[in-house]
Amino acid sequence: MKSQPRVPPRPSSSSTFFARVYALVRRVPRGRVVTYGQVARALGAPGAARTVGWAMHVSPESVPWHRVVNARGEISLRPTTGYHEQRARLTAEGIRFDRSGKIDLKKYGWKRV
DNA sequence: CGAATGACCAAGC
DNA sequence: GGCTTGGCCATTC
Repeated sequence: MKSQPRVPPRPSSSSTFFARVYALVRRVPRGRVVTYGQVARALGAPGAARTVGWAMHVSPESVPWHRVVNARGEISLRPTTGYHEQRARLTAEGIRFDRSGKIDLKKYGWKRV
């Protein structure tokens, strides 16, 4: 066993920023997506996109984490982490991917943030 | 408190 | 269009 890189942070202890991230992501309607940076800005932290990503990493099941993609409209996850699942969920909601595996944010991006 | 981590972002080549 | 570099921010040990 190798030493664990870092113990995954628990959302329970961080009920400030993470909680807001979850609250916002829960508002994202089905069939729509938002970007990490978009969420960060909506919360008043323009540069906290990475933190939002971390929040998603430990998000509870009640949060539609799959509706959060990167600024390019791509799934930020790696095939080994859950890319597969996210893409499947989004497809199930009617979102289409182009040949490069990108989503048209102009079309599916959630404008209300 | 210093150092490390992460599902990011924008700018350059 | 794809790879590299630097910067940002919140949280954890």
